[in-house]
Amino acid sequence: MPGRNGKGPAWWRGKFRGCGYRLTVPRETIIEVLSKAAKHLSAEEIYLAVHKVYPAIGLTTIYRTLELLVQIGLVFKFDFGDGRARYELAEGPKGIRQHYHLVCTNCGRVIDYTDFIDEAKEFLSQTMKALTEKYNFKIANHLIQFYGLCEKCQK
Amino acid sequence: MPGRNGKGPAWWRGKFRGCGYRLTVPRETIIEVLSKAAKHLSAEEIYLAVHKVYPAIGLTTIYRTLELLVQIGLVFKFDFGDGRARYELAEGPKGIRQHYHLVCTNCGRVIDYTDFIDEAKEFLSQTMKALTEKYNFKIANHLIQFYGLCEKCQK
DNA sequence: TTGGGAATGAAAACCATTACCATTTAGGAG
DNA sequence: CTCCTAAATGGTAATGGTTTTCATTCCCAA
Ligand SMILES: [Mn+2]
Ligand SMILES: [Mn+2]
Ligand SMILES: [Zn+2]
Ligand SMILES: [Zn+2]
Repeated sequence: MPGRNGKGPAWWRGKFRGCGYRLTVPRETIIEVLSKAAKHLSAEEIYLAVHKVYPAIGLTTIYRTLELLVQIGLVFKFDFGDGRARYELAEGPKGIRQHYHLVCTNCGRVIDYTDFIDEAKEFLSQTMKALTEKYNFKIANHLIQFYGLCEKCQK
Repeated sequence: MPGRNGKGPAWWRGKFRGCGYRLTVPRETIIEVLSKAAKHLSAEEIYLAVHKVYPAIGLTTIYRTLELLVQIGLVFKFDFGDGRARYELAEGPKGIRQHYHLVCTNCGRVIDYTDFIDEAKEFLSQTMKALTEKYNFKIANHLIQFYGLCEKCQK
């Protein structure tokens, strides 16, 4: 666990402190968990993971911290339709990993895909520019998701 | 109110009956309300609107019917981040009105836009084709939303 | 080291949605 | 038209993810 004692990577600390927020063990641990997560954790899953290394953690802090991280832009919050929010680090030590999601409406599986990002960027920049002008709407973020049946669920 | 007594437009009945579902007053009224809705109603808003003309309605029926309508594809269900689902008729008597949404993250306002649909279609058909091939994922639906600040909230 | 506002955590509250179940109803068979 | 039965309904209770409350703890600038 980098950080606490040494200085560790701390790639996110700059942004964090820059916003005037305090560095705390819970926050650090939550980000730690998110950065190691395979995928799309729910608040409770994050709670359980953090709890293993920091048993004093409270579920409330998980929610509060996630909200904060989403605010800052360090974390994305998704709704894949299973009744609970899912969270994912927006960027890692290696920078932003731009991707979108395929959601299976039958089994709930979520596939990340990074293909065709160029096409998306092209489409998005065009559209966003036009929308901004026409509606005077300041776009900060966007969401693209495809729903359907995964390989297994088609049979 | 078309339907019940006369035959009215009943543009949706075909699809409805075709699926083996019964025609009932609650269902009819709910669709009626949706078709007249200015925009993006929540379950409770639909309940209140239906209640005015059909006081015997139960909230449970609202939810069940909406689920059904979403299933059939007559209604779209959205999550604009305000903690409750929002519903919108997928097609009206005049056919499908393809559009996307701009969501203000400050005041919650949702703007429908129908512009640049051609660009979206172009991008989508390309992307969907490629994704289908690569991941063998059968895409049935998609979601595109832009988040940011509306005109009023930028100041 | 210290003061004070920020952050935390346990428990209770919130609230949109769902489950249950007794009652009603649509609509096809006769 | 009348019956019959599975489908549909609606009131109520339950669920469960998320928020609120508030007393306690902690970060960190001075
Ligand atoms: Mn992802
Ligand atoms: Mn709309
Ligand atoms: Zn699947
Ligand atoms: Zn706004």
